[in-house]
Amino acid sequence: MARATRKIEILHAASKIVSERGIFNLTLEATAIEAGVSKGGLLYHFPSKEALVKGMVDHLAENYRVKIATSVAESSKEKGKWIRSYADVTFKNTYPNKEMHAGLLAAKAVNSDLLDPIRDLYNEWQTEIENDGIDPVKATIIRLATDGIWLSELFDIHRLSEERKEEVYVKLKKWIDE
Amino acid sequence: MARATRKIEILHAASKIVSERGIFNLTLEATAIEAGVSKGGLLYHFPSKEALVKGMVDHLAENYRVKIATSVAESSKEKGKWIRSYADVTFKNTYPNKEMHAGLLAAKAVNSDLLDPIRDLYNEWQTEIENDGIDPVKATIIRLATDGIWLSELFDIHRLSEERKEEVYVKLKKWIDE
DNA sequence: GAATAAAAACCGTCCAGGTAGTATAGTGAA
DNA sequence: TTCACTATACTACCTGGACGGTTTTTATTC
Repeated sequence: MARATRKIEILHAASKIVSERGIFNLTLEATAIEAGVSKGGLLYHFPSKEALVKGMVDHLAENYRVKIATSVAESSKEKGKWIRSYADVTFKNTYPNKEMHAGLLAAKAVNSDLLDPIRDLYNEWQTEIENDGIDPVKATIIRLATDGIWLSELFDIHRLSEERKEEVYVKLKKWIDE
Repeated sequence: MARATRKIEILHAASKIVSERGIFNLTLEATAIEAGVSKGGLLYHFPSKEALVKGMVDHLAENYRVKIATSVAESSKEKGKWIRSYADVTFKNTYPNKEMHAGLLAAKAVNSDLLDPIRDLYNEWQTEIENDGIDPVKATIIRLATDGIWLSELFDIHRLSEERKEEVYVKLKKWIDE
């Protein structure tokens, strides 16, 4: 193998294009150029545009899953491990979010079914969150609030100031422990 | 004027296409057919695709603004009018949400600047919500949770059951009054 | 360790099909 | 006469994907 990372470089390139130039500019040729590969080379790894977008979603779903799982595993608390990890990862990590945004938008545009891995992920988490020792309704509200941050970043809408975001984070965490 | 509603019919048609068939199927011709208008007729009202999408966003922003404003005006409470209205409208109305989804996705795809009317709207609301007599951090969390519902509906991801959604709604409302 | 074979990882061009936007001629209603 | 369209034709452009090469890696044998 030339580089085990070639496929992943292509996925990053695709995400970058979606983030910076929008979905309509996610063409095979543009992706190939951004990734520094020929169009034929790209098609070798991803035989269609849909396959490319599927690759994006699958990759980021897996990434996110590992991220949360690691955080849960490292937690020393007994109750609310999952919701705490979910909030931590989403509030504190900027990296996977941007790729997540691009992947979500691309999948929604190309073929909604491609979102299935994300759906599975969220369903799993919801189950864990609801059975983690704290009031499920409270836990759900915290999850929703965390998702709200997401929405605002996804569309660059009513972005909170860093201070307010931090205050929200602190209050949510405190609420988990109550 | 033949019908004052022609332009709006076209906007509904465009939203419908985005919702049902995705952004890539929002072509001028498809929109014309869906609206029962000729392509020339469509271009008479919206001289370009971007103008069409701008029309979608402007229209729904205005709609949403009126909806919230009406709810606020009807409120008999003294404190937390805005956050209460925001939660009510978003939780209880399915109509404007779907159009909102389509508009957001279309604008994000075509040209992010088209989202500006929505940004303005959200900034206004955030200001109102933070100065409505209740703890601004609490109010922000409630707004974020409400937006979280949105995100889940937008991508059809981890949709809550109606019961859980209702429980969340009830708990949030109770929290406002605390 | 050199030679060789085969598989993997690419490259670059071509084309059919689709799309935004233009143009133009015409129609019915107010 | 103007407004609010209809209907059709046309163009210039772009894109996905097919296809037929070519180079680089890896595995195998001598």
